[in-house]
Amino acid sequence: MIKEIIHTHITECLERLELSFEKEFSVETPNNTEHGDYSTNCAMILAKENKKSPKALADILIKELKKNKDYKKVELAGPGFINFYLSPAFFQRIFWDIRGTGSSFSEQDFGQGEKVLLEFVSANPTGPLNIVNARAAAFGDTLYRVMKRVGYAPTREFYINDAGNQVDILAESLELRLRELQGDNIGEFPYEAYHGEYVKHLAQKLNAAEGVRVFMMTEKDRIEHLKEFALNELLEMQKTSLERFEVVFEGWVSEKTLRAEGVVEEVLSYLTEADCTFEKEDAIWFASSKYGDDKDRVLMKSDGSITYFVPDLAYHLTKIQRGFTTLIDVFGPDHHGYVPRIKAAFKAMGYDDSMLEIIFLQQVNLFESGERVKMSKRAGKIVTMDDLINEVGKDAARYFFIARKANAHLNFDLELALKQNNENPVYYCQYAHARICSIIKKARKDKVWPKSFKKELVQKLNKTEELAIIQKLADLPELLTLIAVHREPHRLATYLEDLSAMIHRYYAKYQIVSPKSKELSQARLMLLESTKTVMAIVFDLMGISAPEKM
RNA sequence: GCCCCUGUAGCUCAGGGGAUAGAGCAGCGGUUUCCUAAACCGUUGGUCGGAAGUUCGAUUCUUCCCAGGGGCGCCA
Repeated sequence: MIKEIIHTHITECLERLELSFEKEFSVETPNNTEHGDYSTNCAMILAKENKKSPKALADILIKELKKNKDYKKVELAGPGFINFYLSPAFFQRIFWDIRGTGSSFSEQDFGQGEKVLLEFVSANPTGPLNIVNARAAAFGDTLYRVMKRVGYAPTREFYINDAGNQVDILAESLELRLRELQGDNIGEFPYEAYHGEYVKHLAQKLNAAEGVRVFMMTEKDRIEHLKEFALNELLEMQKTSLERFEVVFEGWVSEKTLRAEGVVEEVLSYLTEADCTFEKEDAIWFASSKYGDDKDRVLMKSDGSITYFVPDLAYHLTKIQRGFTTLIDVFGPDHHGYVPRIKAAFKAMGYDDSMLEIIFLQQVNLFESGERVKMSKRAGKIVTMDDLINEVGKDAARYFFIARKANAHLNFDLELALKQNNENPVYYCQYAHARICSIIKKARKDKVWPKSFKKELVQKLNKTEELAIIQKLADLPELLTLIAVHREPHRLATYLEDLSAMIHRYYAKYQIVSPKSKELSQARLMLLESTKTVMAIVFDLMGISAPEKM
């Protein structure tokens, strides 16, 4: 918000001086404090179009800028930077504005209600959710929360692949385990089947409930029955895991339902109309290579069944039909080869493929005692999302997932996530919040806490640390729009760590609740109370609890 | 072979067309009659993987190369 204010002011000055400003210039916070609170490159950027040297332009501009008393100092530096030093009064005024908005601070209309569909996790309902699913859940949910706060109209959806080949294999796996329980010799468990322990648990549950009755059905009925049972159970299991992770979806879209609604035929006919399908070797193909894919893709296999691609494409079409104008898919690292084909289909059917945006999460490696935890899906040896939540807790898990850039591999140190000291950023940040709460409690006890804070108190906030905290608080709205635009929730973690460090340092250096000066104490309490509100906002965006006490 | 991601301090990672590249941890040395020491302060540590190019200016953008990870099914 401060950058905007300065930017607007510079533009006003340029107008008054009848200078040209076609090219875009920026207002930034310099990484060196000796370069002011804010700086702009506008004199360098606009020099050419005004036929002046950067320094000459800066000189003229600075003279005009200086008329504003919000600046303590405006100076020319380096090759033509203009550095701004803001007056305490300016920060104090900003702070009072922030206080006025309370817990709705940083809510904006930036997204202008654009309908955005966020699809994430979308795991196969053939087993428990894994670590990458957990990462996707944390990432997608936090992106959702941020986008919502800055004025988009986002929706979270989970696509359930409850039809197709993998589900058949699941049913077969369950049948084998069931027969095993009933004493049949099933021989060696097939390589392709699901080896996880959870299949045995499902078999036990079904055996207890229905026993041999399952095998009195016709084979066709039995397979359907086993599928339905397994899918329901596993989906419930996944939903429970997500609930524990505090991730909620507005929509659960079933592939089976989509197929029943006939959208598959619809998609096939669209593609046929677009004249980009052909028959080869008894299969029906999509000529995706005409639209940028590196090879053509099968739509209908030679056995008459369709590939995963078709209903998934149909699902994407329903997103468009429901009025979403931005479709964001969060994928695991193993799906990037899938993108050209779905984008090709968008183009073939006459849709703008740029509305579909795919974010790839890279893999997660777990480390314990410095050793990588080896997992094998085939052998059913995986660390599940539930294991992780049990082990390190929801807060730490979400934090570590969000803190890392999406497109970077994530080394998850289980021991670090468990540590309750300054090595662990989660506790570092939560402790800063708890600390503020405890100070406030003390102030109430000591009767220093006022019924309401008077505006004049802001003038007492003039220490470097206090102004820096105010500046940090003021950064939040802009940060959130950046996160929303660039889909980079990891920046929340950096922000939170910075703010927490400022609070810990401030606490160590100054006594907040001091009997010597009630007014000064109240001014500082007011600052901390607002910081607490901002921290709570950020914690909430990350889906992490903001403890009052630790 | 082709495609995607990554390469910044001993470790885990931020940052980003500009002015002296940051944090945490680890290492070393300190801080508690006082609101939680789950904290704070000081200090050591870098040819930003390599080479060219674009630019007034590149660690940031482009290309190539090297290294690590992942993906290349009529699986999903």
